[in-house]
Amino acid sequence: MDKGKTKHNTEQQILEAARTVFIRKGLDGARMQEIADEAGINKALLHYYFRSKEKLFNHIFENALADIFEIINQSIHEEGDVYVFIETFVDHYLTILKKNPFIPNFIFNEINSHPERIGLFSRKIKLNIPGFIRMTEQNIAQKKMISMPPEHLIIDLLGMCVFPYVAKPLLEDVFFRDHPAGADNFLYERKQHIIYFFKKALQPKQ
Amino acid sequence: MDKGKTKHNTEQQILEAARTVFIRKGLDGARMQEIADEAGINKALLHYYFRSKEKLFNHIFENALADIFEIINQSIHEEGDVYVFIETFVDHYLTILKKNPFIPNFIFNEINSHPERIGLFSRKIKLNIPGFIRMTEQNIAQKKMISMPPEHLIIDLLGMCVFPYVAKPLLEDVFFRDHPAGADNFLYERKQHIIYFFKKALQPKQ
DNA sequence: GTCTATATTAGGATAGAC
DNA sequence: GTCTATCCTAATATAGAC
Repeated sequence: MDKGKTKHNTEQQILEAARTVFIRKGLDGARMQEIADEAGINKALLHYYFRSKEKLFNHIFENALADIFEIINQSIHEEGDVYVFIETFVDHYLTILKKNPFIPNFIFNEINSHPERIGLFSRKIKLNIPGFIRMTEQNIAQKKMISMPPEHLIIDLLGMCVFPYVAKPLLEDVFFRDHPAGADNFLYERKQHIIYFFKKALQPKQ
Repeated sequence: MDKGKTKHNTEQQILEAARTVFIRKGLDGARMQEIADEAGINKALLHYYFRSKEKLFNHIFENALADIFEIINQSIHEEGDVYVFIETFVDHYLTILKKNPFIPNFIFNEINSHPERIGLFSRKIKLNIPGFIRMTEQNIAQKKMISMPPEHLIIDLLGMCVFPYVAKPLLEDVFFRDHPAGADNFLYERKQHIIYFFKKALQPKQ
């Protein structure tokens, strides 16, 4: 086994384990021992690769945020139909949320408890908001949708998609205590609901 | 100074300090020392009144959840117009969110990292979901609104109101970096936006 | 690069004086 | 009821053998 490959593998294992643990427990709740166990290695190795808990955490946080921003940016085409945008956005976003249901809560929690962290990353990772605004304003100008501030629209979309995942344990208790399959069914239906809901809300009055 | 009054005052001070600190930092991030400082008393007194960090935390968490549920329940009248419901609900909910912007994130984070805690409280504090469902179904039957599962509607409402607060530090950075007043202005406009948005989405086709 | 063993500090909790 | 001083464990971090 050559050095480079071994290093790469272990580093990768550590990052995956750290991701799992940090996302579930947050920076404060996570334990280096738990990450080591999850990675199947020794605690000391974590420090060998990443010096400190906080440095390791920063890797995970930055990547999590970059992944989300990337997905959102992929849906944005500056020229195009807003309803097409909404369909692809909701589809893509709900798909990664289904695969990573705890990421939003992880991100929101960390930016609320350590807001100073944001500035650090916002230089490297950017949401393509100008593109989204241009697209929205074009559609408004073409009378394809009613007039509204683009900022509200993107927040509406994000909130409608992400909220059920952030509040999931509460929803499961409140709505689906007696029929546990209900929650998954609900999330499955939700994609069509959201798309329909926005079309209805945005269509110009006839 | 009589015993009872002193006890009551200190206990109250502790609870307020604990609320402030726990809501910002969460269970794992909060420090007993910080709570003591905030309350202007000694660390040992915290244990005298509440035995352990977790017991103190449970008081705070339970009350925070109860307050939110209470506000939501107050808006629900089983007989009534869905549009009136939406207006009062959005109005009340956004008002307490403005006063307590960190509570939603606090609640969501704790229920995600300790889902077992929910069962404990859901016996004492209940959302009046059956009432909401009856109200919605009546309005649908009377053709006042389009047909949809009531569960989606309440999630839509909660998400649209609460999401900007949960994501606030991120929004401020992404949208309002150069004009900091923009975020407050945005949240102020948002009430009318949400009400308009739901009316438009729910109105029966003519 | 990886491990075992250990140092160090932080933080929740208690003892005991007042 | 409130304080100071202290205990004790858990958790990050490092030293050093292999």
